[in-house]
Amino acid sequence: MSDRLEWKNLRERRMAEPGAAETYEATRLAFELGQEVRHLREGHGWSQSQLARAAGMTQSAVARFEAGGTVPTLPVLERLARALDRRLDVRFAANADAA
Amino acid sequence: MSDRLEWKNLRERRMAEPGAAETYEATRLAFELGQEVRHLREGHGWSQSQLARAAGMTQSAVARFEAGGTVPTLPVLERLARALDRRLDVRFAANADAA
DNA sequence: CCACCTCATAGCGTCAATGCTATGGGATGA
DNA sequence: TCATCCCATAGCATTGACGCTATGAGGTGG
Repeated sequence: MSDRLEWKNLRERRMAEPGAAETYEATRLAFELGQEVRHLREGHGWSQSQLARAAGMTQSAVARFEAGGTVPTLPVLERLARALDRRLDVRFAANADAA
Repeated sequence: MSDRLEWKNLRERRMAEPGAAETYEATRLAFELGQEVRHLREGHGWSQSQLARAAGMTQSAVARFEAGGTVPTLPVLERLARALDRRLDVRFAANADAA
């Protein structure tokens, strides 16, 4: 169980890469979005397959995304938002000290 | 001037494609983000080259993005946000009737 | 024990975004 | 007129996200 190419490992490796604060942030953002979608999906009482169908993708794609296996693209986020009856909101917020 | 592969044409073509409401939305979102970045950049009094350097990319990439030539990825948005001293904010907002 | 559902992953082909270099045109100033 | 700066595009290679199929492990119910 050393170098299995699991998504989680991929993610952790990516976040551990040096000098790439943006990549780190993007990966973290992807992870958080994945969790949010999972919560929303469970809130609807849907299985990954059902959400997949509603969003025009496959169950494996949903699983990959929820696990934070890849950094999603805007079109995908848009489709998921629609399927979950949400509105995708992307913007450059003022940097109030920020974390 | 019929089939030149300009970004603007690409974008319009993409937005005109049938049956792809999500793609349409994503393309529109990309366009709006591009404009926002342009405003922020001008607010800083920076040239595309300066912003490019600050965000770790090239002037051509900035121009392409500002023109809405492509649907940007989260890592790129993240880098631009940092360079412009902003915080990238992505989330699934409640669909209050929405447009 | 078997059938079935849910979720996690692997593997692979395709496509599009990104990164880069190089132009070209429009201003502007020496 | 020439040197410069800014922005728009082209063209090309690389890379990573996505889509799909298939499999495997864990539950659950008959």
